[in-house]
Amino acid sequence: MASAGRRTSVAADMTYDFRAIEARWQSYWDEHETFRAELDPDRPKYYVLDMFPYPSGDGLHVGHPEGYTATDIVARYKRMRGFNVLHPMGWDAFGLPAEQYAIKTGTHPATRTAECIQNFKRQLKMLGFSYDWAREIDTTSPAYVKWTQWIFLQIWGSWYDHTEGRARPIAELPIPPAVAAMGDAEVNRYRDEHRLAYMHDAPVNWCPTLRVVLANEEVAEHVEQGHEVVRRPMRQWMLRITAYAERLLADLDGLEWPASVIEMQRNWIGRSEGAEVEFQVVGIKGEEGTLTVFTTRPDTLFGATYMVLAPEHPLVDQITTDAQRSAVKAYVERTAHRSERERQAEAAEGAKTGAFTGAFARNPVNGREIPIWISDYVLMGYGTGAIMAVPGHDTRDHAFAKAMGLEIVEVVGGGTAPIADEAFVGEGVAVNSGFISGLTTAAAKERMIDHLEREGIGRRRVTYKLRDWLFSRQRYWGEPFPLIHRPDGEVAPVAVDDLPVTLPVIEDFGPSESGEPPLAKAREWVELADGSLRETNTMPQWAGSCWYYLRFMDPRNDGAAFSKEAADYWLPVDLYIGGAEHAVLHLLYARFWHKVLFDLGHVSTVEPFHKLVNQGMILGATYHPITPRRDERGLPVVFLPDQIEAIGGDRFAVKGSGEEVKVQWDKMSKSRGNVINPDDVIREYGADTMRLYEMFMGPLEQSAPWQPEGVSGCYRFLQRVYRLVFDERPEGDVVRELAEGAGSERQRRLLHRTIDQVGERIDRLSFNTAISSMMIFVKELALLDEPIAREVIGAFLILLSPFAPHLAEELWRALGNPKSLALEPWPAVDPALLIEATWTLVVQVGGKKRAELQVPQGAEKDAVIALALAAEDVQRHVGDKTPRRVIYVPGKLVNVVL
RNA sequence: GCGAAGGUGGUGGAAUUGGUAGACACGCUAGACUAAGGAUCUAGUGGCGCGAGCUGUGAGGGUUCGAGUCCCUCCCUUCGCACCA
Repeated sequence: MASAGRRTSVAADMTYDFRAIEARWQSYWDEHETFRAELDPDRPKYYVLDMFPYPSGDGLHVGHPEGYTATDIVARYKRMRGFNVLHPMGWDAFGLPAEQYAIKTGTHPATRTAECIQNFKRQLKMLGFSYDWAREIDTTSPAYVKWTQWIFLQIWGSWYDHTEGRARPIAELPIPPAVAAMGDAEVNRYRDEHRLAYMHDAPVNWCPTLRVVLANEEVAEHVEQGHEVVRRPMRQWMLRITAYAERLLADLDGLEWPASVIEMQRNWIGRSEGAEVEFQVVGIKGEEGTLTVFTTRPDTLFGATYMVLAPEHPLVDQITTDAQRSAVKAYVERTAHRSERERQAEAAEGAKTGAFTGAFARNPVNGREIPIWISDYVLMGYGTGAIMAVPGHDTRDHAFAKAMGLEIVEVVGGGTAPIADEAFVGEGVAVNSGFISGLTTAAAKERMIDHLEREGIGRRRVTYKLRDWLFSRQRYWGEPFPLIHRPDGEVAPVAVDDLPVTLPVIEDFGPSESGEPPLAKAREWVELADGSLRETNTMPQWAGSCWYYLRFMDPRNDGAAFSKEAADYWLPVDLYIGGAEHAVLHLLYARFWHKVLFDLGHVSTVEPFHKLVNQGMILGATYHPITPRRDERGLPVVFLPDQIEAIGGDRFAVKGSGEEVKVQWDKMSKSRGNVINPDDVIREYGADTMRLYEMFMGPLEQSAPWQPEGVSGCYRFLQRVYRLVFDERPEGDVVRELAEGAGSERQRRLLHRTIDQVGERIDRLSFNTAISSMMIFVKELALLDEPIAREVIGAFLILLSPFAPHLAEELWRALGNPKSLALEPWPAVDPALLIEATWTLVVQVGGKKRAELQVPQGAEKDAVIALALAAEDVQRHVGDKTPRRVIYVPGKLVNVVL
């Protein structure tokens, strides 16, 4: 008991028995399958989805339920609005923690995962979310893995037809006659090279600590955690996401997503427009000596005074002169051995290193011979791995030219500083540039590209930062690839009827140092009777989350991943809520898979998630001495909330010593010790209070601190609601006498205003202000001091029920309703009741508010102005002066300008 | 450096389109009920001023009868990207 011995809680003297009430309604919903969703073409659908959790060993923290409560409110609201709501939950259960746990303890990851799922599910159930639990899925279950593998085979079985702009079955790939003539093996090879899933032998990001290959997207996160990541050549499975770069970018336009996420995806895809230009290496004739570069500034071609190749560029070896060979070799090796971290640190400083190859190339527009260098500031993975360097108009080239003493030429006029001191990267007018001199940057680009294309030495080109997705992992706890390597080297798919390929039972889950996956050790599993070998890599954790929203539509289908009928009905996801940490990876990968499935005719929307919202973080408190100090072990002194008491305002002191400390709000994390456990909150206040508080804290998208006093405020509100219906007596609570019928006009006006506001605010996901409306309702209802009408309180309970469903159900039943209110219709607003008999007129004199008057509805402009001018508070400021002007805003104000 | 979001009382936050700044809640103050209150209820609560009033939404300027909201300049915070040619 976390709170033993403490009596800080308002709920200590529990006035309504939330424990019994919440347990009762949770089992009622279970037994009656209240939230069961069935496909029904006659009703409008609404698909509201949470980012499903990884069931970690730590269980839920209060951050999880924030998004889940928001979606639950929307789900419950939409049901009452007549929508057929799909609101599912499941488990993204493959992943490193269970595997690390297995390596440490020997417990099979499946066992551990099952335990964690059970705990998560228990916690979610306690919060009363209206999930259709019959649709629960677990990405690690064979029934799910089967279809993850099936989708992989769809991708593997496709190629991208750039002419038609879509993926097509590999069987439809045109085979060039020259390839066909070379026989079946060559045809197969040709096909394999064009598949959307292909094997690639290239340097990959290898993490020696974890013994795993990482996707480019994952490197930063691991480096941040202090893991070393090195480049190392390995044969890996790649997914051809780059084929979709343009569509992934263009289709962002139709989405209702946060600007920041759209922007991050745009940056990640990184489209740039420019041109390819061919340079000829002096002394090497023909294609062999052609260096192609990509530039976004073809207008600066006359200013290209040298070239730079990435150290890994294939031509480096060929063009290096004997005199420079040792220097070049040394630099190439140095680059290969440096970690990503060292390289990035150097980049941040702007320091430039490199080596001269001894070779020269000819600038195709002015014929000048320019030196060819190598440097790691040119990346093999972007563009062509080679650049033309224009030090006058590129900061990096400028720094390199300065460091190496290379020539700097001005070819764009308009800079302020001398070109020798600073590169001018802005737009201007071309100078010293032959046939484009005098043209503005935009025009010069066009003219240059025309020229290059006419001469056949370059072309217009669009490049993307996005790289293909490294899809294989040397891990045990993931989906095995459903592929077989034949003795002749051919790769074959596992037949659909033989899916899923399940994981073998093994003892040692650890990957080897060499990077060989743990599955390779299961010889009996790997080796097939005909001498074929199974693929031993597994898929990354993203695989399961790439399509779980599709499986939810038809989760028990044995014959397909999902039916076409279900997909046509439920897609797209109307509202998707989750953390901002998935802004790029998960959302980009899922969109990619969705588009492949679209191309192959399995889904009929181009995008999976229509509206996306990122919930903010809930921050936890730690307390620090006013002047920081360290304890005897050298660690900073930190106090946790239960060691602290408030001493007025926002000041805090340590209990016992009385030392004043300051509060600090951070993302909750186990290591900081500032985590709030939902179990404790629910035990003390109940799930309804917890849900209400999390929504009342502030806008959903915004981060906010967890303040225990705020929780009790919400609890007090629910108590007041309880007392609207129940009279608390020592011998037991009894239902109050309620007025029959629709209620007094005052009550109905109050109610309808509240109905109007709450509905509109839920639509806007402005839950904190919706709750505020309900608080005002309860307060004003009490002030009316008249018996409350049954219909009024009943309608209010419906408004309350998305937020505090247990209490709403309980009170609904107490009013004599036999059935759950979950499927009651949302009350209709009577517009007539929203119009008051009078409205409040604000009178300003010279823009300052001077009076407030009640004006009858429908009063004429002149009458209102006369009334305003006659008011005493107005007269005092106007006096005998004649107003120069009177502004009249109907229904709002009168402003008298003197 | 580039990009995005944001800066409103002691605190979390309200204020759809320019029209009462600070709703609602916490905290605080006073009172009621009480054996008691850390329960409950009532009232008050941006700052300055006895008051009429003045002042106030990161800073400065502008547009307007009127600006938290629009425009310009700047400062700060958070997040993302960062040798991408």
